[in-house]
Amino acid sequence: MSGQVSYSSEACKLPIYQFKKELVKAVKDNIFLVVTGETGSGKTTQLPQYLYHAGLSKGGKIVVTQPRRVAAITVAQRVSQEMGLRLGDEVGYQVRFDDCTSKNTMIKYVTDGCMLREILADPVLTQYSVVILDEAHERSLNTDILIGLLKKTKGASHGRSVPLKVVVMSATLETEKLSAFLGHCPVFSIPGRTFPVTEKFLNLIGPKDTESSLYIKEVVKVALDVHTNERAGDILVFLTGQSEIQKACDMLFQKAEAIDYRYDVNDSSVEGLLILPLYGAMPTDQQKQIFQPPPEGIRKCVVATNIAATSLTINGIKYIVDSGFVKQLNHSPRVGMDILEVVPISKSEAQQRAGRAGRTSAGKCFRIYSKDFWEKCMPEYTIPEIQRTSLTAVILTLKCLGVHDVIRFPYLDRPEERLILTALKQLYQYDAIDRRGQVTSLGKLMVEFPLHPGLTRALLKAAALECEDLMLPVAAMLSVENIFIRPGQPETQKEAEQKHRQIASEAGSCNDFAMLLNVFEKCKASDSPSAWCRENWIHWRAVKSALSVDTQLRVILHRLKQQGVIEKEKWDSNRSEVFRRCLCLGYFTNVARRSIGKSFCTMDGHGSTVHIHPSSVLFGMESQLDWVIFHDVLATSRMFVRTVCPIRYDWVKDLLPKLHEVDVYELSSVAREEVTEEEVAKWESREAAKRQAESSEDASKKLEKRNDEGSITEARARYLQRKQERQQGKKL
DNA sequence: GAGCACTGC
Repeated sequence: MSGQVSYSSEACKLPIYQFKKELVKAVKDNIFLVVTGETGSGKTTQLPQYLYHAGLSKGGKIVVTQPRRVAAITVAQRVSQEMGLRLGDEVGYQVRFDDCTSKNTMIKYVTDGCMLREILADPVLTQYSVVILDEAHERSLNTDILIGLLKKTKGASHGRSVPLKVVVMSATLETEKLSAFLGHCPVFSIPGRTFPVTEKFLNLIGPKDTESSLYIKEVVKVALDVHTNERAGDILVFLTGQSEIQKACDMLFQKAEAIDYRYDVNDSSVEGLLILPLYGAMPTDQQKQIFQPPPEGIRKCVVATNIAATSLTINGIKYIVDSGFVKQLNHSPRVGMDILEVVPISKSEAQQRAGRAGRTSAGKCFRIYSKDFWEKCMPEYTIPEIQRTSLTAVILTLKCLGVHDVIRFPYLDRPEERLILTALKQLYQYDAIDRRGQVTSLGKLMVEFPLHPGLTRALLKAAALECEDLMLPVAAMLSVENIFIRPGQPETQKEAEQKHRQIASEAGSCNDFAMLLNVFEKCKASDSPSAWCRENWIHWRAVKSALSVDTQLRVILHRLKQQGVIEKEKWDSNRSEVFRRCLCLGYFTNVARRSIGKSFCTMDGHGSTVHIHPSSVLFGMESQLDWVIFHDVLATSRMFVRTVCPIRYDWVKDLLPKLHEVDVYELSSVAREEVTEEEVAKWESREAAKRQAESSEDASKKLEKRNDEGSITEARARYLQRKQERQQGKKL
């Protein structure tokens, strides 16, 4: 069969082509195989074709996973085109909201998240013969879990006629480790086809210079230096976020002016230099401009976040200016929360950034930091996601896949036990697992939803109480990117704030969750949702994806309802109160109580001090509040909680003891299946004692009246009035 | 009275 297949001349020129026979043989001979090759080797597009033509798809499809949706889609497009086939026929892709496959599909590109969902539905992966995990070096949470799961099944699951073949593809980094992990399987290396990149340390930043204003200044200087001194070729500058990028772009204009460049507002260019910001939250039409080649004789300078490191490839980049920093979400065990912070990048990440200059020709990478900074501040590798994020959802997935002992699961890099225990504790608190660590019937329902387990918990309760129409949009809005536009200009900023306040005041009740619901509903009901968003300073793209998520959640919920697994309940209170009480079930781990002044104290055992973020509709009303729940935390000048809702102590009173009744030691034995009846009895008596202590506490009584709905609305009205008066006072 | 990197189901 393979003899008759012809490949295009372009495909034959790819470095991988000369290894075709050996690669096919290696896959045939082994259950596990590691394939390494730099960008441009052709491994992602060619290997699946080789296997297909060699008849390996006879026993089932060949599936290739990608960490990103765009990658899955564009690669599938390219491969179907190369093979002269219609996309969705023999070659297809599947990502969330978009399944472009058919019965004929033999080569399927999917996101790693989709693959995990498929394993959940069919753990033996009956319809596949080969699974290829691509971009394994990126160490995405889902890919890491997939590697562990596939190692565990070892290809030889029952219910399969032939064992499943597993190929793990990675850049040259850490392939020994991958091979060792997969039972010292063979490693197949394919040379890449990239160009050399000269790397220079400019010594402008030392180990102590972590002020953002410092490194912004330096990258700007370097970018202008490159522009004046280096030959033609575009520049890519790496910074950490939107505001830094805006500052740097402004400075580029100003500096350019100072050294006698022409500054043209209309085309955002100084003489010969086109300055383009690039970050994820930017409108898509503005992003498109980035990919167009600059006009003749003009040099492009893209100032970007890490989005340009993997997600987007810009052609023509010859120079990199690397700040050495990145914004990263890290879990802080000390406060028990996730914190978004600016940290030095790893050495491997720096190499990745440099590599962006060598895609089309030889390039140069200018690192503003010193060799000292490199040695002292930058770790060898980026800590994989699995070791620094909440594992709650992942652990539930594993448990549902029958991986009971989640501590001894074969992790490529084992997360700290503490992180796993925190996840178990949360799942226990959500009633997703029982004391023995077994998945409950509720947990089995929860795993169906593509949401954080806490939010799912709230949603399922809302469904039982028949007020899911309130919770579904909120869950959807909370699981998409930022909804509210915050313009840089002070004038427009005020206007945006005004619009947002207006929407908040029209919401049924005064909290940030209700405001999200109101945005969703107002937007959906308007004649032109996109125009409505523009007028109200709302990201239409985000609301649009929330609409899709809402639909997806409705479909899942509908299915579960038809199965009759959601038991109806009735609470004796109004809809708004039912809604907030449902939220409590999902967020009682995020409860805070007001302490001194405007500060709040978290009740999760860490007792951290937090403040309400100024973007919250409850900001400025702290004195009227006592107990609140919140969606997330932002650690900047202070620890801020965002998306906040006032609650009554009554609603969480019975839930709070659950936060303390399981200690780490106990859960670790739960996790290890070593729990005895005796231990269970011990917990129960201790729990009873704690409950008693809790109920004797009388602090709650006087608080309840204050947090009632009407009083908050009134208080808010008073606050806004005072504020308006103050502003008018200033003007006079 | 602050200002949110990037993915994914």
